[in-house]
Amino acid sequence: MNAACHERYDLQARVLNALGHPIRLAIVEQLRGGERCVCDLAERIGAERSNVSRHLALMRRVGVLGTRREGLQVFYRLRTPCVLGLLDCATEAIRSAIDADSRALAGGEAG
Amino acid sequence: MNAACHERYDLQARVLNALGHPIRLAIVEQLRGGERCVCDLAERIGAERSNVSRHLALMRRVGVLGTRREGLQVFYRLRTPCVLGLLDCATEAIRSAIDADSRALAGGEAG
DNA sequence: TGTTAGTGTGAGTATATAATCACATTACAA
DNA sequence: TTGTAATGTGATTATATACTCACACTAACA
Repeated sequence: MNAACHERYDLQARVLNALGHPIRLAIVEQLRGGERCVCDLAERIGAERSNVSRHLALMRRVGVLGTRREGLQVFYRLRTPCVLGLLDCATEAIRSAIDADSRALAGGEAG
Repeated sequence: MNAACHERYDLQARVLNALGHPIRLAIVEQLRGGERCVCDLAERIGAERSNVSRHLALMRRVGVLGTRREGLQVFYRLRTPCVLGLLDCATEAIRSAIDADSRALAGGEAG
């Protein structure tokens, strides 16, 4: 628990929190297929434009998303495919936890 | 953006948030080597016992951690190694973002 | 039974995050 | 220059999270 660890944990926490919101996950999922503008994302997800804009800004600040301006529109994109890998890991962790639950229920193991 | 997606995003978000805190990341890192009791974790991390206990309870609720009682002590453990993979993904995403920054600074690309 | 150690939790406070509205900003086009 | 569309942001409110303190609970043991 030295200073370097502390800083690493802060960084990791920032990235994880940047993804830890249903709307932001929906955004990332939409960006899986390539860049999209704010308007487009808001409509696909079914959320307020300004709200989506805020979530996008947050992920951009953290470094998860990048932007490109084209006329009136601003296109957002994933800066690295690693993020998708991270989400896959989350899904896998969920499945593992559920499996562990089943085993615990069947075999009487501790939670 | 149907109901199933919504639910999946909620689940993913819960897992990501369960890990998105410096103290909780420190805990998980300590548990990499095997189960540990609350007291031990609190001392190693340098945080209040009650606070650590709360963080542990949170991760337990989400399904990331499991427990085992032995006398007075309660030992916490990772329920699945997937979680470590998730953290590695986060680290990789951070490195990628930093690399993208460097490239953007050098080549003048958009953020 | 009383004491002690390890853990969990209610209550209160502080802080952070989220959502919404109204409006500012930016870029384009008539 | 005036108008319009897409986006960003200040201000407000609501909600969630984090931390601390005090105390309750549980298991062991004298």
